[in-house]
Amino acid sequence: MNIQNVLETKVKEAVSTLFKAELPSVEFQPTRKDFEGDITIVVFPMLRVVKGNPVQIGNDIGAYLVAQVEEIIGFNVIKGFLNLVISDAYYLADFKTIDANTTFGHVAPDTANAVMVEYSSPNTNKPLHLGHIRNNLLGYSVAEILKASGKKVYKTQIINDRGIHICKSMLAWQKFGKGETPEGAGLKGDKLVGNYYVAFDKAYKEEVATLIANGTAKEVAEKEAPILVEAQQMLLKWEAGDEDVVALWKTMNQWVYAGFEVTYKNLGVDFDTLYYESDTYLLGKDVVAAGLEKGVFFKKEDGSVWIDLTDEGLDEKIVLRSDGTAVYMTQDIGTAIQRVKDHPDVSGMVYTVGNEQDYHFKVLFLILKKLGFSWSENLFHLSYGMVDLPSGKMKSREGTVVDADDLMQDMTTTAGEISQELGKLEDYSADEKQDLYKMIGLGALKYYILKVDPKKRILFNPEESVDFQGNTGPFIQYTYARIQSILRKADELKLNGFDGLKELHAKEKELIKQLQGYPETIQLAAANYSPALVANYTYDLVKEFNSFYQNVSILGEEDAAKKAFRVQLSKKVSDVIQSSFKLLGIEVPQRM
RNA sequence: GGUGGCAUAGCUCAGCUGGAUAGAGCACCUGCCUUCUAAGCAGGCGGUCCUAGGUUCGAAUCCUAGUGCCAUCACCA
Repeated sequence: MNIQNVLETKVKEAVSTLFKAELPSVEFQPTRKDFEGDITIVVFPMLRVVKGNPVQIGNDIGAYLVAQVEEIIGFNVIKGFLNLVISDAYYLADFKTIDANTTFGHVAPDTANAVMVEYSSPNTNKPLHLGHIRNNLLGYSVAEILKASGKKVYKTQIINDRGIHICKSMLAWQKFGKGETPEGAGLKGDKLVGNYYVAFDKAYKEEVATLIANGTAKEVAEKEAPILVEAQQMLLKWEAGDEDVVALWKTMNQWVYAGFEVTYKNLGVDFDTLYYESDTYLLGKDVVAAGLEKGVFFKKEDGSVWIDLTDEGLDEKIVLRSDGTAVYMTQDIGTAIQRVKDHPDVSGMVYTVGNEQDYHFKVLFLILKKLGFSWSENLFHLSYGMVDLPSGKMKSREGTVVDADDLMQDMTTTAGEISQELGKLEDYSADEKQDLYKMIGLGALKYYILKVDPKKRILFNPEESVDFQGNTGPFIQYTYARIQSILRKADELKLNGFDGLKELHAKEKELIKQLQGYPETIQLAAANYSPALVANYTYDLVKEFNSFYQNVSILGEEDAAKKAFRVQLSKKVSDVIQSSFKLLGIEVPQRM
């Protein structure tokens, strides 16, 4: 029983009885802290159907509600705002309901309709960096939030394991590598391969410079540099299935996968199903052929195939080259269809890809819609802003990237330094400490990134370390740890229940109100694909708890029922912290 | 140039379908550890919500125009 639903009915009833008017809807908002009351009804919108003085109308409705609704025990009207005071009994009863619900906030999954969430999808020619971290955290968290909101979810990624960029790393390794291996070099496989990608670029630039110095035009030099031509030939060999090239490709990709595996594990993300571009890059051509017959696409004189999207305010877009080879769009069409074939219960997909590809996905979704797939109605591009450095964009080839592994390590180290300064964990073993530092460091990093609206660009300054105080992951983890400390002590006290409790402290009431908002927050976050809403909700909850904690004695309370209630309230708060942080992929510690 | 996104305190960000005096954190300044963990709490300072119009009883929020930053508009990925 939701009090707001009851009130909505009763307010409409009041307006009907008192003013003989039909109210289409009632506008609620939480009462501001400066005024007395718990829920506020805005009177202004009613003036459309009820003529009169808003204050008088508010007073009449308030009196009606107090008389008719047991939970309403008082009211006041300020300007056009009707502030209702709700009884402690209601909040206590509602807390009991919430407390008894072990999956509070979560909705059981609708197994008939699944949604596939794609994220990460890296190229296999270089290590993951901070940009990938944002992508991974967002995709993972949105997947978890969708699950909690009642969706069946498949997490997936498409590994971009083929193409010219991969051949560049391979060729550079062949030329300069002298048989170097990750084991031999003591390097993570992705790092090693990334080094050769950089080496290729260096050699390429040198060749271009030499050509230009010898009188070749810049455009020509950039196209004809021997090492680039060689890489292109290697790609052709790969496509033709050349044994040596394919063997090298497999070897180097394995190195990269092993490296990624470590990074993903440290980041705490996972996938249910994987796609490889090398398997899917030929998909889509037959769909284009079929779409051509249906008239969705048209063919130009040179044989290339296009779609005309000018009616939608977009341009014409190519889907097949004149030589019959696929472009990225073709692959994406084919891959989407393949995914539904592989997972017939999928009725929607989420693509976690940076906002530089907004146009691409707009077109892709339109094409799939025009091709008539039912699930094309439920495609969403989880578009996010770039992570930039004070110096500008991160560029792998120029080495101006913040490496994912390094960053996680730095965060862990910083967490360790702060923790040691505070010196609260002297009895922890070295391993326990290390696990905790990692938990806190990653908590700081993940929260820092996820609390920001995905649409917004993030400016990351490596010089200024991510905060550990205020609106941060560690602050929330700390609150959780504090509650665990109380619960450990409370265990020994053998507390009884709090059935006899009649009254609430103002801070307790605020906490219950905050808890009540959790289910709605999950739904809202799912509808908006926004972990930031979960992060901000958790912060508000924790802030409220800390105020309670520092103003009200819990274990020191004499009244047994009050004490038991406060312990239980604290426990539920910590449960929700743990639950919401899980949606963000952040762990919570027993102590810190 | 066309299209899309963003613009709120010195800095980093909240602000739900339009509602009361626009909120947090960091930084700066005051208090609070013989009491459940001070990574905390209580308080202070700090705002032309990019600009100009419009809609409305009411606009940071919606509409229009403009400014700034970013992205995108390839038989590239």
